[in-house]
Amino acid sequence: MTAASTPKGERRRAALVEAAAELLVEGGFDAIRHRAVAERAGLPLASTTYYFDTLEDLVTAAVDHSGRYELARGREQLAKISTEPRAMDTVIELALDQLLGEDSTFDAVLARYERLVTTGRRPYLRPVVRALQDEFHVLLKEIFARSGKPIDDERVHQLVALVDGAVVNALIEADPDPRAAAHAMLRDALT
Amino acid sequence: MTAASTPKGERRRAALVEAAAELLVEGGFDAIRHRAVAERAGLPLASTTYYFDTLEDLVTAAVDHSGRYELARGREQLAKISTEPRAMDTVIELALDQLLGEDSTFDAVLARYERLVTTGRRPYLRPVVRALQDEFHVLLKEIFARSGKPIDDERVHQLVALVDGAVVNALIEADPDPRAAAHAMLRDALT
Amino acid sequence: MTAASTPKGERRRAALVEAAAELLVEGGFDAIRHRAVAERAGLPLASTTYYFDTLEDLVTAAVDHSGRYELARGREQLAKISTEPRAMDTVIELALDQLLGEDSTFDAVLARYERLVTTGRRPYLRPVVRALQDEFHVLLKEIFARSGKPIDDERVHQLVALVDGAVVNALIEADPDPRAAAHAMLRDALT
Amino acid sequence: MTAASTPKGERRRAALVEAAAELLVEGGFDAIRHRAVAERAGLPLASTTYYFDTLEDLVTAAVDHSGRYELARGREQLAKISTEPRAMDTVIELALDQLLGEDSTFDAVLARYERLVTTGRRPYLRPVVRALQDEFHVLLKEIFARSGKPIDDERVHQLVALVDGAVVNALIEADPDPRAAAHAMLRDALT
DNA sequence: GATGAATGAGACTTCATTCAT
DNA sequence: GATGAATGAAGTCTCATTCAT
Repeated sequence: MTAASTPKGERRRAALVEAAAELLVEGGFDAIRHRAVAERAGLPLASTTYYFDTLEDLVTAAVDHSGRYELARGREQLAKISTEPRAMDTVIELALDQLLGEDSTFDAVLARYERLVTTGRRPYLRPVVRALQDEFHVLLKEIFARSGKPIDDERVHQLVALVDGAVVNALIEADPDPRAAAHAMLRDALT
Repeated sequence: MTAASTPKGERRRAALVEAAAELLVEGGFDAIRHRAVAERAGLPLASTTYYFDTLEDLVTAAVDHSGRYELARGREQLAKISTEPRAMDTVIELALDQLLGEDSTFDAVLARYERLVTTGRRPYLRPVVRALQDEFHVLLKEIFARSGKPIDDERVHQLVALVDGAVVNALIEADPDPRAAAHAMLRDALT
Repeated sequence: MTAASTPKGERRRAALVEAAAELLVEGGFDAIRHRAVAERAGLPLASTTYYFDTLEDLVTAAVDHSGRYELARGREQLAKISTEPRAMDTVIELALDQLLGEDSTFDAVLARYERLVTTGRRPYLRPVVRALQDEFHVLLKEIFARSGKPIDDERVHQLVALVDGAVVNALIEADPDPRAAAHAMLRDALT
Repeated sequence: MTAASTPKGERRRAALVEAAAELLVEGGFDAIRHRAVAERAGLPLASTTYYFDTLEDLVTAAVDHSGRYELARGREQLAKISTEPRAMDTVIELALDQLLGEDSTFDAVLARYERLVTTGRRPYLRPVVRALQDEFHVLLKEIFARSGKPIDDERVHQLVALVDGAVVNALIEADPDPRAAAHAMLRDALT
């Protein structure tokens, strides 16, 4: 039984991951440092290397954790809505809840796209991020299906691309509002 | 008279910027370090802070430089083509030459999108990146105009979003081919 | 005719000294740096080493300049007062105007004592600081003489020591008021 | 458990403080540099920041350490002397042993006064230096009491001021002998 | 199992001074 | 005479990782 498989070990490991995930959103990938994570988690510095062999392992866990958390929130939201025809603007909002998060904080949205782009430099993240992305697509498809506007996989990819493209371009605006940009883009495409 | 106003000073300054720009493409923003830039440029370490007050200044110059270089290459390419109707696949290739670069190396494409996303954490890059982005849009519009398929600004934004979205999603694939993904996405949208 | 002996040279040299003297009061000896002096004087960096071979030369000039300036102000004040018997408290105030400056800003007072103490580590300042100190003693003696309370050289030394001792001990208080401390000390000794 | 709570940690921490204190006496506050302290202590450079978060912390510890050491030596000396009437010159020597140190090396005396004056620019030293100063005053009072010449607190302050004033003025002499100057000053005041 | 202690490598930046023009 | 250009040396501090206990 390794450290991380004891109840206490699991708990501490989770605390570290959660701390790292918070730092990820707040400060980007560079903000995940051993010291910072340990302090945020209220655990000894050495526990970070004890539970995660390298910083990359910790980063990976943090990415996975935030993604899973976002997905869980997305599923909760999905569970709350009925199956019925909806006005397009409503569907779009539901879709963006899935793709950008219900609150769509700037930092949170940014973190989602940093996740994608940084994977280009950190191949070790690929499996995790790919898996997450697939699940988001499933959820998005489901939103449209439940709203009386079923779409096929190809269309899913297209709409995701539109949202992602709109968002990354919005990131550089003086007063960035990625969600609004994505909304406008989707409306144009869907009406 | 600033440090770089003499011919020699200009040359050294340019060498540093070029070195930084290379590192940017090869290793991302984190690769721009005083030491690394100086070594690559074959100049003393202190020259980096002599020509650029802070590392941010150097990063900004590097981003601007790579962007301007890409734009220049885009304009060259544009200058070489005639105005005549073209098949859609050809237009798409020309468009991607503009948006991703003629060669579309993985690193080079990646760097273009890191540029966008990192601006979310580095507001000081905003003015530079925004200006670049605007010019790319102009070039893209021109490509379509010269190919007998004129498009309005709204459509430009939409096509750019599609490309950008396709690319950032392609970045996480096992064997990433962002250009191919973008091509497919554009073809779907344009035919 | 050297640079510093031309009218323009004299002017620039003086500007540098004045700038250095200001920095001395504001930030102590460590604040006298080539860059800082040049910027404050609005002159090119290299002018600092052009007019002063080493930083020590510039520091010496700055110390001399501030001291001379303080003496000049002391003499002005002396010139304004009549010769007549005065109440002890009044005499003390006049004496402190001489020894600490009429305004007795904390920084200004501090600088006077940094000047003394730092000379222990910077022998090159000795001649300048000694000369200044002698003149202050003369002025102090004069104050007493003109107030109907003549004192001999030994007494001058004693009173100066009392003031200096009171001041350096006041420097470490939570809310330092060196002048008040010196006043109290002198009153005790003189009544 | 802080870095220095183990016996070995304590020892290394102490070695650094001692090294810093030595440098302080030899070269003044500017001589306390990470590199210099580490080398003198025979420890790696990074140990300085491991045991002391900032250089200010190390400086503070060095000041406290030298002061405490001086006090301890003063108390030792005090413990060695009997309670009996003494000639004034003897009392003065004992007093100066307390205020300037038994050996009264120029550097050591200088360091005591740099400590006072530099506190004006380094408020973070205030608590430490004030506490030290208070204890020196207590010791001084005790010396006089044990020599059959008891003095009150006010007189303590006055005598301290006289000594301090005499010393800082002696610091600028060509061939400085602060202790002799202080002795003369005290004798004048006490006889 | 868990962690305090430790450190080599390297980060950004400052600065006094030199020198060619 | 005057100064822009340049740089070696050094400064403070951070960090991922290792290891003995």
